[in-house]
Amino acid sequence: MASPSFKLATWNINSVRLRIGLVEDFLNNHTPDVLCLQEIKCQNDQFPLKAFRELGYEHCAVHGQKGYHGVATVSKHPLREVSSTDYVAMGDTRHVECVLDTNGGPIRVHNFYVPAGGDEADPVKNPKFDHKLKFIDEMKQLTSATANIPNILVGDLNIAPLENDVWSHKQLLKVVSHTPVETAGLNDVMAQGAWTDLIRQHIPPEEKIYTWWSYRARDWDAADKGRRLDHVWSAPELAEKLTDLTVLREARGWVKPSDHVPVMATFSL
DNA sequence: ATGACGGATCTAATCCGA
Repeated sequence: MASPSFKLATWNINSVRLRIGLVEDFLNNHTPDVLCLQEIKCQNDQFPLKAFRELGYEHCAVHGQKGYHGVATVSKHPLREVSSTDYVAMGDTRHVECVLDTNGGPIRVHNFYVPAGGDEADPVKNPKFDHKLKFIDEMKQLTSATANIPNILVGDLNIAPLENDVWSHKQLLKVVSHTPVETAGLNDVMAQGAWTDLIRQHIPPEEKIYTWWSYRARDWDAADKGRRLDHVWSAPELAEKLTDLTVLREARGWVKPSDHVPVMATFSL
């Protein structure tokens, strides 16, 4: 009997209401089992449930708020144990988790939107950077296996940890998202929780790979000054079962795009 | 020039993203 296939996608959509058409096209063309969205920028009752239901994504864990932030996990399969953790007790909406019962057994999926951290990389002068560092610190408690269920952690972590996760390591060392205190913090989260970085398992660290390009560039594709801010991590036993991983760069060139592109991971369970 | 764009908000200019 063939092993069941499981496909997960993550995408910072930068307003799910504005870009629901792009989301529908994406789901029709790539048919993941689960899609984790960040920056939905709407309240729970404004989330376009109907559009997802009509495409077969009948199970939605939505944790939104007015105007900013917000995460949602939509699935073809039932979701249970849905909960959110209020990291750094800010009362904002940056995490939602759930357990999916796949044909290959249960998987817990954490969906994160880590704070961007503002402009200045100094926690004393810049409260947003302080918030980001505290958020990362609290993530160190999270382990990749809970209650014998393997975990997946995805989302916009707003940190590009490796040299080839940014267009210029030297020029970005003092820029929030690639400073040593952030990259070391993220590496600690990964090491302490026994997480495997699936993008870098699939694409060697010698190769540049980005998931975000600024809106401000005149020509994002030609300049190609991107960063790898979006991540897919898993427990080691799931990492062994990864069969494919795609960073959908072309999505940055769609009409009225998000500044982030989807990342997809496929497993043979 | 990294790079001045683009989203939401009590529609106008302000906050936020990274």
